[in-house]
Amino acid sequence: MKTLETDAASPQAESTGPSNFIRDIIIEDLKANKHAGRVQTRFPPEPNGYLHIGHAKAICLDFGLAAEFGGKCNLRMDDTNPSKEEPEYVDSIQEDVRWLGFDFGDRIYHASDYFDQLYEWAVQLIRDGKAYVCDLTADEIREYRGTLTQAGRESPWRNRSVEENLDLFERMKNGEFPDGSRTLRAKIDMASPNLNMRDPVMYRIAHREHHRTGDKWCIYPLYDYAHGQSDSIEGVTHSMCTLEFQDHRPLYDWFIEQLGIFPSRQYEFDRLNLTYTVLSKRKLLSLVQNGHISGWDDPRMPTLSGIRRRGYTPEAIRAFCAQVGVSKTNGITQLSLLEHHVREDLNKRAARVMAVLRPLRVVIDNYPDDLVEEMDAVNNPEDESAGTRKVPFSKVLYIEQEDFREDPPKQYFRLAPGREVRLRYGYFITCGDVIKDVSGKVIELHCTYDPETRGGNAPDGRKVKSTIHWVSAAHAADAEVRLYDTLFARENPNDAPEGLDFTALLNPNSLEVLAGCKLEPSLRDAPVGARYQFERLGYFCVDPNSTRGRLVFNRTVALRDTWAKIERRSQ
RNA sequence: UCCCCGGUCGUCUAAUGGUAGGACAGCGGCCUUUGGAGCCGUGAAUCGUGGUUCGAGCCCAUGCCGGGGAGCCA
Repeated sequence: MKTLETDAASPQAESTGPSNFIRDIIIEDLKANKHAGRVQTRFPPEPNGYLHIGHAKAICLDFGLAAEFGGKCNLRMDDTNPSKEEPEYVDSIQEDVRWLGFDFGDRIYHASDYFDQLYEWAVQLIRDGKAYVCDLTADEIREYRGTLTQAGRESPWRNRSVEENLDLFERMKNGEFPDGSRTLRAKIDMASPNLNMRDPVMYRIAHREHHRTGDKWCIYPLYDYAHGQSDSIEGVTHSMCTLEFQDHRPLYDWFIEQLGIFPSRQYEFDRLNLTYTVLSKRKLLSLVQNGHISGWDDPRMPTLSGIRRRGYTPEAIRAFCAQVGVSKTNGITQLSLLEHHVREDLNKRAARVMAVLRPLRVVIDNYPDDLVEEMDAVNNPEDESAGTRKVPFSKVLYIEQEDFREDPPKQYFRLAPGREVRLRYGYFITCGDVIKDVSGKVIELHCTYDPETRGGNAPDGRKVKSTIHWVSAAHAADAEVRLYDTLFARENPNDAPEGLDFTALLNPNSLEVLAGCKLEPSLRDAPVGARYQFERLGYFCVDPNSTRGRLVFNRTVALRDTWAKIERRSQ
């Protein structure tokens, strides 16, 4: 048996980042032997959209804390509102949670599994005089609720007899009344400073098919009436949710107390915010519906399916979530922190390859016309076990357009007329003639190579200041490469100026598609999803749309680029 | 205006009455067959004002600032 101390000191498998107030609460509860030392959590998304990186934080918290203390975490679909929920979302949620690396076993539940129990409990509350059927319209309810500064008034239907309430509620269930005509309300306190306690609605009438219960029900419980009881049914000990539910906690507790059921407790933490993106299902849905992006899995989206397609790894996302921590402050985490974790993970694992995104033809004049040499290249300098591979070298090559400057600025170390550089794993070459088209654009370079420098070492010990990547023209695989920039042009797109829709802040240059990119031939059979480092450029992965005849790569994240920084500064 | 919750380097986050620390970002350097990675170094914070205390980021009071709250959404 594990002791508290070892649990706290050695959280399993991977770093869980800094401690947080919720973990502290659990440790205290365990010390007090609450729930006989049991920890049960749950992750409860509403299946009305795709999960995003903000959900990843909640998932890591819910599943992470349970695992850390030997407990279990359930996946629960919070499907109490059939007008917004769809099976497509239920499926994607399960896929995304598993992909992130968390195991809910067969513990996938639904709030709709509890509709019968919830109904019985509602009847019990009516019998106890703690709930009543109200005939007020939605507008009237709002009016009777009062305001932030003024107490509300009691509904004229508040004091119906138990018998009448029982009869009416059953007839609501039986479909005798039209949508919106009546509600079931909890009888609490219309003068409470907490608006949630002013006789909140428990059930509404909605003649609407539910994706799981079909047409069995025409009344559906609201979140506040369903959530705490669902937690309680599942024996959830620690129910984590985001800060905006703080004001709901007294109601969460009220229902549990009135019903005398298992006392789940709710704890609220801060939602994740990320710069240059939005993390609200409503806004993400609008981007999808209005065609601003290609879908929920567009690689620019902060959805788990989007960043998965982009090439982010579950490990990187988990490490990121661990580091952003859990608190109660509303902040905005910089995208650079996420990118840091992606690079850190991919640097260790991604095989290095050479790829030329914007090709410039180079002819090595003194290289034999028909010779092809197989050069040895290291697959991953961070991982010796990754081994080496052969890369073909020949007379005509492609290099990156930006690796040549006819008139190089100070500190630019790459190729220029008369200058010698090293071709990675190849030879030293020196630039001779520069060929241009009629518009003056450089279209071809003529160089000479030093046969003594095969593999990249000069026997005479002379140095070059730069090493550039290349691909043999005759052997290259063609590919389309998609480069991504931030989805939004503004750090915080939630701060749209008055009257301006958030979509006005979208980055018009968030996608750049490059055709005719030249890849080393080993990439010809790259499988969908495979991740690589294109040396000196960044991390790239094979898009699901890619086929052997038509390769498509996504740039996951660029490498840190010191030269770009120097250039930016000198402007 | 009423209720609730917050305020620590640029950003995120530790310190639970006893040396304000880490990460990212920045800056400087070393190294380099990736201007990558790595290594070394460096600047940078407790919202204000009172109080309690030998000692306050932490406790109390008050002010200021930020977030949330009036769905038959979650």
